[in-house]
Amino acid sequence: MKRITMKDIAAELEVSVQSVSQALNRTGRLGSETRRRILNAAERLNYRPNILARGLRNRRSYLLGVVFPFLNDSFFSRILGGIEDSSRRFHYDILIGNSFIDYSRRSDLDSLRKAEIDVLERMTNRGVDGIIGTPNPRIPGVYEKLAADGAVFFQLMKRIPGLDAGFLGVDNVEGGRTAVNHLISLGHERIGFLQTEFSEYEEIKDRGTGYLKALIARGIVLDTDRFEDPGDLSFHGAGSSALRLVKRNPDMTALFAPTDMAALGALQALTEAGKRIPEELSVIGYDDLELAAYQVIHPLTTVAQPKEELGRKAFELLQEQIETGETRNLLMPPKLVVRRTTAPAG
Amino acid sequence: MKRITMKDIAAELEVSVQSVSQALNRTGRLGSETRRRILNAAERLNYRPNILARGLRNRRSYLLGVVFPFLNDSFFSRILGGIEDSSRRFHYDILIGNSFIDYSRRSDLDSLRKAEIDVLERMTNRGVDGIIGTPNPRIPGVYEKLAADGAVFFQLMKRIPGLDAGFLGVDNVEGGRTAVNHLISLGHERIGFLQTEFSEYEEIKDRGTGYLKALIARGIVLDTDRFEDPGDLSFHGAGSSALRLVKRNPDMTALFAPTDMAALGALQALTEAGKRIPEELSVIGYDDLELAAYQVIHPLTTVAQPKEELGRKAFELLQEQIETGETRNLLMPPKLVVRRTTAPAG
DNA sequence: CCTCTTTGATTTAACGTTATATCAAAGATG
DNA sequence: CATCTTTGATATAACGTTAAATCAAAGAGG
Repeated sequence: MKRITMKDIAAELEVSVQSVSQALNRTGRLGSETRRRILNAAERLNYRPNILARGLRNRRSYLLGVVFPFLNDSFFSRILGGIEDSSRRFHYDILIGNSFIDYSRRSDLDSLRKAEIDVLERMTNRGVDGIIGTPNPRIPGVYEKLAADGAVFFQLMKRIPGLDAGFLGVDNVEGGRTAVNHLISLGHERIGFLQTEFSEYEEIKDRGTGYLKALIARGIVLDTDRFEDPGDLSFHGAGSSALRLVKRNPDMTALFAPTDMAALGALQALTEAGKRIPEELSVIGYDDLELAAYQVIHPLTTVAQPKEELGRKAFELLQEQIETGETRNLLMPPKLVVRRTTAPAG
Repeated sequence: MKRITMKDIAAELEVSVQSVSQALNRTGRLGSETRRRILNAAERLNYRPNILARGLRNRRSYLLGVVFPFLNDSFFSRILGGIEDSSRRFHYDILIGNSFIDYSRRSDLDSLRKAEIDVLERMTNRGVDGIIGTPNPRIPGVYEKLAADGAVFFQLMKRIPGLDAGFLGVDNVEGGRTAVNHLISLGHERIGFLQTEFSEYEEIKDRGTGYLKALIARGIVLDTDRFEDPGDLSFHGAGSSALRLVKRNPDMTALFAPTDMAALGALQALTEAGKRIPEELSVIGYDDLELAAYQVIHPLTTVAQPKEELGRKAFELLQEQIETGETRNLLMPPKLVVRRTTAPAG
């Protein structure tokens, strides 16, 4: 069954195609009677505009690209939900792609770069008005050429140093500080931190900085080197780290794990080692994954990043950037979620 | 910076636009020397095809629509990842949308229908070649008109009765049977089931059917009415249900919760009520959410649905449908994942 | 009654591609 | 050498839409 075009409506009513266009878009000057007839016919024939054709003519696609390292990730998918939520209201559609960023430093950068460029090219070839993405800082020189392809780029969560593009992220230093301040306010002073061993995890480093700043601000004197353990922050890696820390610092009363996954790993390992939580040791995580809320024995105290909100905001900012050409950087405040893994120090 | 078009290349080399098209697409007959020059120039000038224009001309967009109830859901986002994975290989791009299906029967059907129609129309207006979606069976008459809009529709996970469209789902009866057979093979006979109170959760009903069939097949005589508790299957609802069941059936040794969320709720409530798991009561869930694997105290035994695989397969089937016009229905087998909440009956 | 403006509509051209038809020149055939 | 075929390229038209220009008729102003 063939789709109805403006031409069909025009033929039906014996008017020009242009009149149909004007009636439908309320542009130009058209007699109200003619307009009415055209709108009626459009309704009756079930006319649908061809956005491809419109985009071709107008050089404005009302299409948005969204590029994330992974799509099958609860964190990014919630952000995506937020973006969709906003963009729909403004009649933007979303083209998605994932860039397979692999932070585990395993895979060779060249193929990653190729994958990333490929996603972006496919999007610009479709004439997207703009792209929201989480770039891989280890692969420079990819996003620089986007502007040349006619698309506006907006960075979400991660940022390429020196790239002239908007950015939206979460203040990780502030987040680290928030977590540790919570522990301090419960009376803890000897607080451990699960550090990352990989330098490219800037977020983790920042949370560590927040940890240090919180301690200093409260005048707590601590051999922080002794209270940090650089590991890989995977579920199992964090478990080992936590055990090492406890062994090395028997007087430690609280632990800040900079990701929920690490926190869960630590909880697992510590519980199995006989530690009672939170009575003997308080643990705080970071991210507020769904995981955290439903932990049966230990609903996890954590710091939340406003995922949907991030998505919505990112869209707003991108839109603004499309409209005005001005780029803005913004940091949103993280939020503490107190659950059941933290308690006053005995 | 303006994008380079075929026209620009043609002007640069003083050949016709058509020759450029032929060189780039290897169609027609073009001298190898001319072709070489054109390809060179295209490379040098950084030419990128305009897919909008190509789609307009060819009436084939190589665009796919994906419509899920929610995007910010780990389950659907993993499926989406699978679809993206496949489609990329075939140079399809993906347009996403969410239909806000609210199974909680709260929101009025009319606005839901409007939202769902809106998503679909936006996609067909973009000329998508096909749409993969999880339709809302409570809103009939929405997808029927898709064909009239020139798009092929493929149903994933849920299906509209009587709709002439392909379908891919998971065999929930088989899944229920698998779960209960696992319990039976551990020696359990008095097995409880958390039933849903809402008739539109067909998946849950089916898992319940599998539960009954497994019992019958093994010749187990049980007052199943007494061992079922219809609740709302939310985390807290499932907790209450589980407690009621245990109270009503003190001799119950195992429980089948037809969703992981329900299983976690049950675990929480039961543990707090002093039940030792799995020593006193085995619990099995369904879905294999990330949640399940990392449950600190109780890594959850569960039945897994192959999410990425579902996405990939759905794409294959849709593509086939686009090519041949034939629709196919398929059920994929679920898979048992044994973790630590099930043990031999004492 | 003649010009000037306004109103309502149409014509033209263009967005970037590509299928089809056409055309000129070179090569093959008898 | 006249005709036929092949090769290499171009011209035309179309996909569906819309901005800009044009045009005809009606109404206003002197």
